[in-house]
Amino acid sequence: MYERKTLPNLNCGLDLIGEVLYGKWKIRLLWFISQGHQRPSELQRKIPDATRRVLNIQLNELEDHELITKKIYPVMPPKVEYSLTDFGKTLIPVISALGTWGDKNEEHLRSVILRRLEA
Amino acid sequence: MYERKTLPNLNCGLDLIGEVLYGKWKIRLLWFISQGHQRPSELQRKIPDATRRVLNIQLNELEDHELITKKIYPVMPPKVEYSLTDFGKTLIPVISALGTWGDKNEEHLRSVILRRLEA
DNA sequence: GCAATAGGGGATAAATTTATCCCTATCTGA
DNA sequence: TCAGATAGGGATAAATTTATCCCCTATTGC
Repeated sequence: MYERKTLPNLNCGLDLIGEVLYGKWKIRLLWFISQGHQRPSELQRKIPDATRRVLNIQLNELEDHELITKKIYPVMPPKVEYSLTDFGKTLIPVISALGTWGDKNEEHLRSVILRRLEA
Repeated sequence: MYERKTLPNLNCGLDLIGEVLYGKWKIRLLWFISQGHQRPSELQRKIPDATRRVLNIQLNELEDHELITKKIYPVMPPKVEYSLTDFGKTLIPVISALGTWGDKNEEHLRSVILRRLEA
């Protein structure tokens, strides 16, 4: 595994939340889990642009940060279900606010983002 | 400048907001600007862990994404002031929600983050 | 003249994050 | 028996982001 060479900043609330939410797919993972998509293969289908590998890594981090828990059913073929912890649940309204803002401003955002990419 | 080799996902609101907020210091920049710290050197003092270079780059991105505007006063020594656009202002409550959640859960967050770092 | 302040950016190195590729295991259905 | 579903991870490459270093403008104060 990759080992950090520099310590993260943990000064304020923004640093702290950043530390657990940074990661390309983490917010979406939390969101889809909150929507009832609990199994890894379901999440993978919901987020087809991510590779399975990265989803696993980010799920592990979310688990380490106690935002989700993992239940492994000892059956074959394997069955695993992720759920939000109570702590993780408190984050959903915040994520929802992010998504709502993005949706509300979709057109404008799309245009400024694309303009910058093409420039 | 670095040129992207892959296109970002712009499917949903979460993708869109992510595209304009990702960047180690962007949220803090928006926050401090909203608090009245408008000049580059002030922002640098508020965020001493970032190098001046990165702050400039991220400020430019925020400007391209129309979240902030830049006023250059033609005086010497130079004077520059950043302000939130009306669009940028709509983001402040969302950022505030992030910070509040982080502050409220500070102890728990600090402990799980540090635990993972040391493991 | 030199240092400090103010603001900015090119070139490059280092750090970090994502993606790719490949391998493990077992069961079901064609 | 081979394909596909299910879940997971090591090793490594590629992409991306941050950091470092150095250079520029011009003014004020020592």
